Amino acid sequence: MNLATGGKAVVDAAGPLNIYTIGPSLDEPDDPDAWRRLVLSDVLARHLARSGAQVKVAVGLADLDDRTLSAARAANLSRADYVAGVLARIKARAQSLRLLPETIFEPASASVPQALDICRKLLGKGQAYEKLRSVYFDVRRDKRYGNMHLMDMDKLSVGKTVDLDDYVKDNPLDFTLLKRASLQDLKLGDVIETEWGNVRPSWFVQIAVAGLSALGRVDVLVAGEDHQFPHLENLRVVWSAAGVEPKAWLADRKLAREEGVALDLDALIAQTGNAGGLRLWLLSAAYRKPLSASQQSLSMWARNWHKVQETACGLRLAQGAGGNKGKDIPEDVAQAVFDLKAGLAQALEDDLSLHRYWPRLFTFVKLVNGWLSAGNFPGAAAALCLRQLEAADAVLGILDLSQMPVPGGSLPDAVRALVDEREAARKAKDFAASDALRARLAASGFRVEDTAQGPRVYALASV
RNA sequence: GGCGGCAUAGCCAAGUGGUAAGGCAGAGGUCUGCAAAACCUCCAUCCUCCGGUUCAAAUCCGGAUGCCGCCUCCA
Repeated sequence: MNLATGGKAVVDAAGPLNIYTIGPSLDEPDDPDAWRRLVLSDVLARHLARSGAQVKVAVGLADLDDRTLSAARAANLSRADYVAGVLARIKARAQSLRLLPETIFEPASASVPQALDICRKLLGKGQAYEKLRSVYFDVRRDKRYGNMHLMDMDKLSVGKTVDLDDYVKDNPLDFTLLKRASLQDLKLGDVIETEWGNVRPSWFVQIAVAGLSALGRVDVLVAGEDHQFPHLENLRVVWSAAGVEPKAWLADRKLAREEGVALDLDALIAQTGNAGGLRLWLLSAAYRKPLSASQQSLSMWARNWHKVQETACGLRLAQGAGGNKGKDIPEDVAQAVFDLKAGLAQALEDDLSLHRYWPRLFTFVKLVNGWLSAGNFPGAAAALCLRQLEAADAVLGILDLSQMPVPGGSLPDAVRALVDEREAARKAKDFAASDALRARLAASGFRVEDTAQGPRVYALASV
């Protein structure tokens, strides 16, 4: 696993492990860059949990910052009402994107007293100072500040583009802990009364404290490219005051946007087909490289998703169907299953490099499709392949298990009768009748596809 | 202007010294009532450009060009 401090971090999966991700800004809850990050940390959490760790995952949401306030005001809502709405929306989205249900979404407003405590502590230690009713962190009081290899502090040209006279900070690198409230904040009641006056906690304090409040301790932080500096340094410093030192810091890259491609999440889901397709696409490239959001790239991953899903469907039917005499697994099947399993483990363990797993998956899919279409695939072998695919999916969460074909034996009698009738019509080359029966099946909520191994029946997604 | 990152086929993308994975698109074939798939074959003498190191470089070094991020709001 890569560490933002330059090297690799080895995370011990033996004990409890807390993963914290910086969530979307509340004025832009559908930000696809944020969701790429959330899906990545979800996969990390699933993987570590399967490796035996006791994993807790939380997503930090800054709901007291200027962006949230101005979004609420633009929507003509109180801050609390606006936040409640957005939070509900984010949670619904998380569910539809199959984030682990135990993922905690932690708004900063839930832990204001802790935020103030940390500020008092920093002031008490002399690491922070008050000026004109705002509280700032003094970066010169932290020897390690700037050591994260994110930015060479000596080369930072401080004040190059800033008129230093506009700052009340002692040093331009110092960052705000508590910001004095504006008159408008005061009027709308979006302030916190403290010994320093009416203030609001800064983004850094909000995110830092939300993490502590949700998890108690942060072991792995998943951030975005544009959080790298100074956000990560600032979080580190605040956490350090609370005695918390994350072991690993990850930062993923943003989407590579293309002219004319809509990047709101719903449009992306439509283009990648469904939630599983979106997850697959979000995970398709190395997280430390930009993810191409071009039309071609999206449709490519939609097709790739479909291919994997189809293979899972084929296996589902083949595992029960005929040819299951003998428990012998052909050697090439055992090898393919082993390769798939090893490929995933290797990819996950080496810096979550799933981009190196996809070729293995496609190889597996192609092999399986070959066996499947040859028609003499032993049921036990199909079952083994399917089990491995499902094991992989427990980490990846890309397959749509609700869209699996229904084995003939499990269909309602009436539906099965229609399917049989349609097969008879097809045999008799009465295609008009066959198409009519397909329409009747659709009306009963089923979709039929013909394959060399007989008709494949799916339950249509319930609307 | 400063700092950092990236540059591989029409597109996406692996590959950090030993002679270019994989996918999408495309071409041809098999299968096919329709629909949807699937299977087989082909598709980069070359990795942005220029110079250097080496027996050997897409991979290392120097330079050029282009793109992205940060250094400015949020903070």
